[in-house]
Amino acid sequence: MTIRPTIADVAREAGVSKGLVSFALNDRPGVAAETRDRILSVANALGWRPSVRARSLSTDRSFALGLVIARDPEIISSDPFFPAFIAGIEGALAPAGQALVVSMVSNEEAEVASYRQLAAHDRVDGVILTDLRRNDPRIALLEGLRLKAVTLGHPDVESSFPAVAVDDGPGIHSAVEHLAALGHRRIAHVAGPSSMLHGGRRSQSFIDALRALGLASDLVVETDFSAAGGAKTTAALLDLDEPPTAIVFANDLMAIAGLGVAQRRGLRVPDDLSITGFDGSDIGAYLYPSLTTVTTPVLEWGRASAELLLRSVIGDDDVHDIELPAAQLLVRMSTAPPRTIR
Amino acid sequence: MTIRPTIADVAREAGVSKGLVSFALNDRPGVAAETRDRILSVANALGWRPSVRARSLSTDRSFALGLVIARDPEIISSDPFFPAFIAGIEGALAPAGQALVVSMVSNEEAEVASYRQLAAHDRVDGVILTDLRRNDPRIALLEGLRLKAVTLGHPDVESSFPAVAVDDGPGIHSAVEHLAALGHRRIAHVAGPSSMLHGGRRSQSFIDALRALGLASDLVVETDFSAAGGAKTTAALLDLDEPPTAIVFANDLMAIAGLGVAQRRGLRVPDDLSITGFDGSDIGAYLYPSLTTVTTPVLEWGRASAELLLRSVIGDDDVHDIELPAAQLLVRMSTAPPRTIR
DNA sequence: TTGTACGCGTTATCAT
DNA sequence: ATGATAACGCGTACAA
Repeated sequence: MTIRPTIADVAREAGVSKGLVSFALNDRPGVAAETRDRILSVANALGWRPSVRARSLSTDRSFALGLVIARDPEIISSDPFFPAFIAGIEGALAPAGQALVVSMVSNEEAEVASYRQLAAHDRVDGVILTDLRRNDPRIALLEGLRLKAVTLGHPDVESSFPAVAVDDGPGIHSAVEHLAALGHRRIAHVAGPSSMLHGGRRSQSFIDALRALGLASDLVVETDFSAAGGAKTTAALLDLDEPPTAIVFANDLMAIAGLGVAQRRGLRVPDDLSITGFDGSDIGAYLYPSLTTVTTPVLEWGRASAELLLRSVIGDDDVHDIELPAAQLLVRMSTAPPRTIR
Repeated sequence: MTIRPTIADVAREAGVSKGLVSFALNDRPGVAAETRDRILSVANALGWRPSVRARSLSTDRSFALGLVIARDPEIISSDPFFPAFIAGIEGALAPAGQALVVSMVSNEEAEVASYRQLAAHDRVDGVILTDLRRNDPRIALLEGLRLKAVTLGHPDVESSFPAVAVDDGPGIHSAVEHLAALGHRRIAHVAGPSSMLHGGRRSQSFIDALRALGLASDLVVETDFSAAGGAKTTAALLDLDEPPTAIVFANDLMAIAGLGVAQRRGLRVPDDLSITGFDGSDIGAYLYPSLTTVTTPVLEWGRASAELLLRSVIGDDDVHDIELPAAQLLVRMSTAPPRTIR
């Protein structure tokens, strides 16, 4: 039963004052080199570690970052983004001695309550804002709460927070060009909600890409990123008098559900229908046919976000937006020339 | 710019001492009812909230629980368990004003380091121990670290921690009986690692179920719960001189990969091969064919674990093991009579 | 370099 | 029984 040594123990043992110990341990000037060494060796010998709690109280910092995940309970288990993203965050936090506080909620009301709670309880120094929405109220909320933050992507409202962005555009463009090169002319898009910035951005990229190729872009259907939504929307597209020969889905989950719908109808993918996803989930590689998709550097996104937020928290001047490598097309087996030109 | 009121402000305003305010706010005896009311109304009027940081320092509690997730980077994104489990935990923690600290690591070394870090930094009062292993060293580690804990399932070593268990057995039994009732006689099992308790338990249940039916149980192959492992193992089974007509997978991820392998070989599921999974992931419902699987009450598991751990942390006497409703078979479309008897 | 006040609740000790 | 006082936990900051 060894009681944990405090800074006072170190001071006594080294024959100096508490304050000087603090200076020595934080590498601050004003300590004679010799004294500093003595203090450090005593601290080491005693096995002294700073108390995060005491430091929190006196420095008004939590040494932790927060992540509030708002997801429909139905999607939450199948979303490949957050586990990888959290792993990325961890890569930046653990070496820095910081912790990650995670909150998972299922609706916007609970989401706001969660941010308020994190702030009221001083749980975190800053939060990572994901799934940016149009006119996102959370930005003003967080500013009001005096939390630091970084946003994943650039918000469409005035924001005092730095952004870490990955451009979806090139990936969607590549997907469309890939399909067009295979001979597809009637290409549909199953989009995420336009109320979400990345949902809207992906469908805009889709439309731009089609226009650039001189193709019609009337087959854009919006739904909610869920498997159920993807299935329903795919069914509706296939019910059209002139159904598409290829569908670009805004995420893998909807693409997988769409694949199931097509197969259930006896269509062969990719022969009768080509399909592309978005996310680059591993599971897509094991489906039959394996899913052509667009990959994003999720792990790196998490790491970079956490690092930037950490710098922002300590008041680093060098805090500015970061642009990560863009999303990239990963061609697998769910795309092929349309039946008509085979 | 309103500065947050402290307990001293309340005391001054109410004309009493700091200590008495604390007693009143914590519902402790020794405060006149009248005085108590006055103090509470002043606190209320001032909008006073206790500082978690100060409380942490003086009570030696963190008011937070920890969850260390150790997963191969490749599986991490496709595992449906943790997002739902965390959502369940959240359901118990948020109302109690507690936070959840999550750490995600990719190997055992980092896992141990993570627990040590949580303890050394006093980040959490207790942790939820998932994925119990044979002779799990983490139990002794946590006891040594003086962290409270609950285990998911019953460990095979001496443990001072309460357990929250879900019996996998009935689900596996039902799956086997379901397949046998359909006419299958040659049923294989793609198991998780036997070094993991639930991996071993599921395969033992599988063997027991087959024996009870008087069927041979020689087709048990162990792999690692990953899609890659599931695919490889399925391929090996299908390569046998006398391949199985049905495969019971120990989780959905492997089942989905196995489904892909079968289909890639031109086998039709369920006509040529029946497949069952384990987890009850939503995505399984959208595949073609939809996946017959075994569901576990994951959300409830998270909630119950967090509640129990919280009680353990505050020293509640009423802390004992909890048995949740057992896993249940969910029949969908990936199982059918074998071709031989159609 | 040192001494000491400070941050903010909790709790043990004392006085009435 | 009711309330006040002061020590405590542990670093940090600032005057001396």
